[in-house]
Amino acid sequence: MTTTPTDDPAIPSPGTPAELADAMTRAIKRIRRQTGWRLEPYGITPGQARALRTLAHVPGCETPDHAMRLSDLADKLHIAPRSTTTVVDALEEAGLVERRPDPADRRAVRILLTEDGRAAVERILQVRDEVAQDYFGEVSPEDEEVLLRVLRAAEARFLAAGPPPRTAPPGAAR
Amino acid sequence: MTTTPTDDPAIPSPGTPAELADAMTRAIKRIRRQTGWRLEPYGITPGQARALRTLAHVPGCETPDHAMRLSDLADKLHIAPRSTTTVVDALEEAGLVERRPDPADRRAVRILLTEDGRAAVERILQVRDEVAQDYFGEVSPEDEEVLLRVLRAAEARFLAAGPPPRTAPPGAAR
DNA sequence: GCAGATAGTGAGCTAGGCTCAAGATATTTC
DNA sequence: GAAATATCTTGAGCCTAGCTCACTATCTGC
Repeated sequence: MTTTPTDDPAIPSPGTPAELADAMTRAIKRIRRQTGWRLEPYGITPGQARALRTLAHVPGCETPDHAMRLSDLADKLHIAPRSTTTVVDALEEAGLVERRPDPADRRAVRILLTEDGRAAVERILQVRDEVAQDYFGEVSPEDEEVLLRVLRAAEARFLAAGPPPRTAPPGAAR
Repeated sequence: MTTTPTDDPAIPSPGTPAELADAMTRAIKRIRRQTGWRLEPYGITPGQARALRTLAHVPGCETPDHAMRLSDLADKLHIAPRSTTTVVDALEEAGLVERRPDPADRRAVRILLTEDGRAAVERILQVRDEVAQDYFGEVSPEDEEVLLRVLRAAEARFLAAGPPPRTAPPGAAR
């Protein structure tokens, strides 16, 4: 964790979509690093922050009837159920979350946010806002709107393109 | 690696810098995943791709006088020198890179790209371009210019802010 | 009421990071 | 010019965050 603030394996190809992707990658990398650092004092790891945000995202997340199941969380986090067990173990250990039997399915377990868990989510969101503000705060509202519009459109197009094409024929493509 | 193309732990706060950061995070996540998948058939891991790009970035990267030292690479990659050794081991094993003694300092080692290594870099850049094109290809040149301008400005401001403030007083900030 | 699917977890693995210490070489200092 | 100190790489060993496979408990369809 001793890093100089310089980094960029940027390759010259200005003005292309690729440069756009590179620039965004650098921005996000810095933002994530900052966020991680600022959450460290609270003992919240990035993985835990992701999980907590995801849990908090569901409406009745304090009631055993509406809170997420472990497997739902796994889906949302894009990690295997078994890995989710470990994440939840840590959160439970830290008292941020509580396992409760699903009233309707005794195999399943619901992950409820505790009081402390909700407080943690607050901090997480606050840190996220602070860091984003630090990074993008000076961006004019008009520019911001352009960015959001473009990102949303790209995302929508990408999702509409259906399941991602996993591989390309090794015989070069152009 | 069996993922549905849905994901977003997005929390409602539309139009704020935070949402911008979230949207970018999602975009970059997708782009990285895609890139990883498309490089898999060539046996190139994301970490190796980063290292190769970084190595290729330096002008005389085929000559023992100008190619990077291992420790330079470590700095650029933001990883410990010891970890870099491992990365270079793998690249050398794959024949993409060659260790050579530094002519001027016999403690040091220079990392030269081999012929195959340069070819790999070509593929990496091509895949990067393809993926970025897939994702941002439909973006109008004007919009693209705005994005690049904003990202560059934000980055510059951020870097100018000096060494990143590692911690915040746990007594809340607002 | 039983056959087969599904939810969570124990056991054990891997990739990609880390630190610490050692060996070889450079550099500085007297 | 010899000694002390600093720097470069790497061996040994550890940690985290993922993974799969197998198992138990439960649910569902027939």
